[in-house]
Amino acid sequence: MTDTGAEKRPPTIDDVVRVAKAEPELPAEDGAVREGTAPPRIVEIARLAGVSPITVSRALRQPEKVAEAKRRKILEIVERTGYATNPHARALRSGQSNIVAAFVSNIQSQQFCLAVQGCGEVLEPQGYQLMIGQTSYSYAKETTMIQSLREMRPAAVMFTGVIEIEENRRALRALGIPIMETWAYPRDPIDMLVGFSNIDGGRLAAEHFAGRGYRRVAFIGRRSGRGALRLSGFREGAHEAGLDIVAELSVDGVSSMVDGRRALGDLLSRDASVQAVFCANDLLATGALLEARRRGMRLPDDIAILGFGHQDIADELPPGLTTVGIDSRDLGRRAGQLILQRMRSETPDSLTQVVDLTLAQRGSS
Amino acid sequence: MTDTGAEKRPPTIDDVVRVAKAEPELPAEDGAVREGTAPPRIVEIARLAGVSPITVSRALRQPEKVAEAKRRKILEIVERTGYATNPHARALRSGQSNIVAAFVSNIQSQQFCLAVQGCGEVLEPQGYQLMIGQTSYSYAKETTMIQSLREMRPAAVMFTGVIEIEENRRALRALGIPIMETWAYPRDPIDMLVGFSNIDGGRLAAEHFAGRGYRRVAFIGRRSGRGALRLSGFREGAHEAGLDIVAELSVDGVSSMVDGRRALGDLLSRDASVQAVFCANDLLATGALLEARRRGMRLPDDIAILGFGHQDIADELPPGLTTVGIDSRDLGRRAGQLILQRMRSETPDSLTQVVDLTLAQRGSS
DNA sequence: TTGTAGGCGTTATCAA
DNA sequence: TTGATAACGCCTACAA
Repeated sequence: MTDTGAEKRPPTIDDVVRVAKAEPELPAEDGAVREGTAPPRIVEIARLAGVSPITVSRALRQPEKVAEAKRRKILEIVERTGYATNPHARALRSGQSNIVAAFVSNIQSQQFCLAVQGCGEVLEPQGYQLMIGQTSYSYAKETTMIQSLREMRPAAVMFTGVIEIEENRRALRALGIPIMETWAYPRDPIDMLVGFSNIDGGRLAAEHFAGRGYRRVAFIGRRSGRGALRLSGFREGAHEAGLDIVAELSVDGVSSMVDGRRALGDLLSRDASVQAVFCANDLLATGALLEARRRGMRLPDDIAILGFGHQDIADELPPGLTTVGIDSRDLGRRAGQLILQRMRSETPDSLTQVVDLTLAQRGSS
Repeated sequence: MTDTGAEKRPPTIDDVVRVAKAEPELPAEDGAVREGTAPPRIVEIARLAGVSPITVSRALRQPEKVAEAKRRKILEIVERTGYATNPHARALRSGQSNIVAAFVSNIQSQQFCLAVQGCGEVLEPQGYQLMIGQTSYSYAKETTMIQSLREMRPAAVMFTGVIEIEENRRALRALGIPIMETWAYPRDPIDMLVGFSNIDGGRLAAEHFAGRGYRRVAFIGRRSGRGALRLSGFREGAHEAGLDIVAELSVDGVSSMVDGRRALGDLLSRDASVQAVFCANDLLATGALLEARRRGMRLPDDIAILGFGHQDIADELPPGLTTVGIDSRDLGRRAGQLILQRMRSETPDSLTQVVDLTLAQRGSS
């Protein structure tokens, strides 16, 4: 990649500290941005190789169409000069950008970040760049971002979620690019889907509670989106198993551990006889778990808590949080693979994949 | 924004569940991407408004240079048709893209995400898009990403960190665009800096321990980058206060709670007399705290733990983790503001800002 | 205040 | 297998 074999030893503590000893000095104020030398253009490469620009273009994009010797020479020069295609010119002429937009509901969520990472692992080696945006669980923000996609003209779009508002669904379809939805299992995805049934997740929670012998159960979570689906499944499962849902506590907006704490407090003050609580995400569950322990309750004897998401911390907090969830990174990788096929105009076997829900049994239930 | 006043009521649980009842059905396989109608071009807007394309361009970019009546008419048509400038054409012609690249060491880190969010809050309303990349604390990955910037040609670049490798620093300077470094306080930032002294942070930790009367102290953290600086300051502070550093445990690679657990175990088996531990980040500190509690130790009496980062969870885990840190979102906002000024070729008062380190005293020390 | 001419760098198309 | 030509959509420079 580089033109010299220059050493590139990572700095060790001694280097770092030697440089940084002077930390508190203010840096010189002349640090104006220096104009870089203009990067080489395709014509320059063509000139050096003694071919026409289009041949250089082909050598990079369809190497099999260029004679062996020329191709080698061209690639060597590209390497040496550090030539890189101007993506704007390329996108303008070919109508193909190498940007894939990924929208997460909340960038602070480990689950969503893992999925995006997984997707990036697949796409980036193929020359695509992920651009990450955050919808903050806000339908208004979602609408704004989708509108801004018209300007961005990405090669594909992925969401850690499904789009519920019909107007936004139409807008996305109109982009004419691959659209990936995830994290749920709607009957009519816009285009592609790697998802799972949140309803089944809720049902699994209820079945787990029933299997462990709890009868008086409760729900804490959002009343819209995926929270609503998990609640719905939980209701069904509870009904079938003869469980008694003593309370459904609504937490709206982006939830935090504090919400989980507060919700558990509310719940206990309403009905102290509750035996088991299903929290629609791990952040709420973690808060509830901490609150229960703060009150000196023993888990799972005094109260059982079940989360959703397989978040790292769930395993670390004593006595360990039982959670329902999926392998988010794997979901992201699969999504990336489908998107890739679609961008290459290959035909995936199926535009829809389902990932498995699993229950990780720990000490809290 | 939209051409109709169509209702856009967010779905409630009933809508959601009604749609999703059919979840387990496989979606129809015909979901091919439909070609969208081509978006309008500037010539189309110009035709509708009875002006030339350049006037439309000006009405959007330099409205004051277009006569009131024409401007209003043009903007009305733009609104109605949903016209959006093709960013590639614009970038190609003007040499200015609206993408700002932001690199975080680890996308899972709450601190870095907050900073990026803060930065986005400032830049996005001005029409810039943040593109997020992850360096994974790897110098090799950092080098690769910096090279890929040549192709991406963003309007500016921001890092949640400073660039230590001279070759990368040169490559960044050569881009000729605003570069923002953060999270440290080098004497010679590449261009702009919103930082703080990690050495001071380490010193603050030592001083805090001294003030609380602990004498036998230890360090857990990375030996490179910021970890090294925090250790360096911690050593200095400990030396000045007459503390005894009984151990310095190295955790390399991306750290996790499990590393913190293990490191505390190692530490205690080496020297059980240690009174206080400074962990170079909150993830390690959280792991150490949990491990201490798992072993039945009382905090801070049996052992005091101090973290770095002001991460949310630090406040939630009993007895509360004392941490040194900064306001990350604020750092991000300031960085965004400087970047914005620089992109507009305004002259900021200073290319360098320092944010304050604070110590949040909780129960763990 | 508005418009004309031309080019940013690349690749599609067609021809050789 | 290679090249000539033109065009992608917009904006800078200059002219009116």
